[in-house]
Amino acid sequence: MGRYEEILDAAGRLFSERGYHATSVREIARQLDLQGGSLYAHIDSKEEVLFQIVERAAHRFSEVVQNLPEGDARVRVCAFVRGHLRVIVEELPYATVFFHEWKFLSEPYKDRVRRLRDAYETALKELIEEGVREGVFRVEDPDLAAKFVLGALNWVYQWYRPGGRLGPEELARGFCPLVLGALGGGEG
Amino acid sequence: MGRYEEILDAAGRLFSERGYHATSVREIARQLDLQGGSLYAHIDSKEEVLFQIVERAAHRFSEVVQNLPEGDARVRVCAFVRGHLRVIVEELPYATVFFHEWKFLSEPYKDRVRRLRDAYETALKELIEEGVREGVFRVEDPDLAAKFVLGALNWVYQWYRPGGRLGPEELARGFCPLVLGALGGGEG
Amino acid sequence: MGRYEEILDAAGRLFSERGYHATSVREIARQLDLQGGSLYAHIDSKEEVLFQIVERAAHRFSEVVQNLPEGDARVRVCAFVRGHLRVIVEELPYATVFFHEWKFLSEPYKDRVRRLRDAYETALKELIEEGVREGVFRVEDPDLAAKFVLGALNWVYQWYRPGGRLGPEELARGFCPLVLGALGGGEG
Amino acid sequence: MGRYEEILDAAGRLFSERGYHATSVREIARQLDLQGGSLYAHIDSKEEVLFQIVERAAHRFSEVVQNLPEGDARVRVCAFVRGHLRVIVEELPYATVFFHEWKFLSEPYKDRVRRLRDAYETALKELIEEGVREGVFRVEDPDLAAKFVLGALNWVYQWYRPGGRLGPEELARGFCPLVLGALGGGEG
DNA sequence: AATGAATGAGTGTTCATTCAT
DNA sequence: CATGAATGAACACTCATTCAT
Repeated sequence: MGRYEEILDAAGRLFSERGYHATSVREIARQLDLQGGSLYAHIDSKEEVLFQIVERAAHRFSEVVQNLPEGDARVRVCAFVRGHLRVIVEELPYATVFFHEWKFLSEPYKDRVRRLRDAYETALKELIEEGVREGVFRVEDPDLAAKFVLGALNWVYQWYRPGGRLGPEELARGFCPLVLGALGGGEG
Repeated sequence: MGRYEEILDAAGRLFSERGYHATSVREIARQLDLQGGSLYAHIDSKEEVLFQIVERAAHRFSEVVQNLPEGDARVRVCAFVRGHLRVIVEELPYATVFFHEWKFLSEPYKDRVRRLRDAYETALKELIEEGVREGVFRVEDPDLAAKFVLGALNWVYQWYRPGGRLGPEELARGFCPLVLGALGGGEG
Repeated sequence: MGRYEEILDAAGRLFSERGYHATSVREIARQLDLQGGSLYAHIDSKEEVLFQIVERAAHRFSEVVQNLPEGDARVRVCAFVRGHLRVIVEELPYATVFFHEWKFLSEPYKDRVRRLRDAYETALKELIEEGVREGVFRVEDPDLAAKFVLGALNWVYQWYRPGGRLGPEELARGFCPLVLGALGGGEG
Repeated sequence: MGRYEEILDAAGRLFSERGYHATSVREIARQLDLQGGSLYAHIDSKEEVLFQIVERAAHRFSEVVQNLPEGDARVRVCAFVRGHLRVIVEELPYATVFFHEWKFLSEPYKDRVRRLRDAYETALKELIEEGVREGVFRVEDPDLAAKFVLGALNWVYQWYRPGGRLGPEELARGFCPLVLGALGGGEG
């Protein structure tokens, strides 16, 4: 792992624990046994670090939606749930920063992130609409349903801690039927 | 509305938009046409303001769970959903701060908030367990289901804006079947 | 005791314990169960309070030198020692402020205090010179001797606490021979 | 002289002239042509600066008592007087701060200083007791006598200014007989 | 007399960032 | 690459003082 990635990782951990504004550049540096100013040989600004973390998390999430298997909508939604949760669990700090701190990006960046998020939500909504067309889901408002499901999944970063009661696999196995049930595709 | 409530409201709006650490005391004061230091005739510290906001939001949420109607678990869960969403929608800034910024409270306060949150989640879990015992819900892991539902509901603060496509009533009407479906009590 | 004297007393106690600059007007007010601003119905400024305290202490000291008994220089010096120590002991807070905080007065006041101190020291020096002329003291540099004696006496405020090992009377009885010895008039 | 010592010196001068609380960090910085915040690259807090000054003064004084010559108690007391006065005169700002401002240290530090002062006073008291045992001093209350002598010496910081009527050597020559006289060891 | 709210300047301290070495 | 010193703006908070009530 290069120096740059080390910086992103240290910053990701700190941003996720204390928030972007409550984390000083010096603290990030100290994690790498550097002086505060020394980071600037590697980065241009604190905001760049935030943006890179958010971007990388966004990229991991977008892979989920790009690699869904063929199959009926129930299979595809479950794969989405599993993939989405895997990103959250495997990249807990990055995902936390992605959900919490993207607002602090300034405008050229913030809008870019907003569009990525919207596209992701839209992909889920379309997945749900497919299921409705296929007759396996019964959903009145697919947009609302997509927000509902994403909320349920995203909230996981609030309480999931590695080494807890549920491993990542059990988590996905537990969530899949809940999601399918919500979409009216529970059994049939 | 007394001066103190005005302060909490202005602070709540700013904290919810920019976050606690990115909001300066001077900015809160400016909203009330005051000098920065003048706030301290009314408050003891910035943290006190955060705590009061969080506490009041917590209180609003706890009322929801205390005023559930009699009836079968489906009715009660739907009332919970409706009540919970109403607090989020009516107190959007306070609720946002409650979800996002409580972590920045220092220890005597933070723990108190944590316990309120846990109690609230437990109440929902027990509601779900009731439904399972009554035979109206089919849920494998009530704890996980409670976290799932709460996540789906709480996430609303991320996208809900007054004057948007859905009013608070439609929001609740849309969410209720999604929640019941997730809990396996969709149509029985 | 009028309100004004209550204020001086409370301020004297606080100034002597924490120093002038470390004592806020609000703290003085709180001792009298008042709000900070309410003091200004009685005083013009914080500095006025300091000046009054210093002035009153100076007045008490100047009485000592004005009321010396007739007699030989040894008797008069001992009366000076006794009187000076009595002021320190009886007015410990005022005396402490007089020694410590007069420097913080601004110029019209500060110079006035300086002159009072100088006059007081000069009086002691002349007392010593009398004794030399009378042949009861043997002192090379009466000015230095006066400073020596005053220092020894004044320092008492640093360690004297009411209720300690020595009462005010024993203190004077202990100091008198030390002073006379220093002036070469110990036993004759 | 390193930057840190420059800071202590500038602070020592200002603290001694205006007092600790009336000296702002910005003023100390200005003496070194720095911005206020820049000091914090060198120090942790304003209080640390005060503590270092007090500690260094205390160290200089303690050397006096450790380096007394052999000889009878009169010789030793005079060496003490000479050494003590030399520290005051040579380190006038530090000594002034040591006498005046140590009270503003907060508790872990303050107690440490208190103990150093007490130990120093005890050393002088024991010196006086030696002299009594040797028969060269006649003193009723050695503890009081030690306080008397220390007060007389310490007070020098109140009026001594370099370039005044008396140089440091004459000062010591003038004080020695006064001290010996006070202790009843004047001539014999 | 006293209050309570307000001011405007100031406090010690932290911050992201720069730069000569 | 990294340091250590520096900047200048900002921070939360305190202060002596004012003033309408």
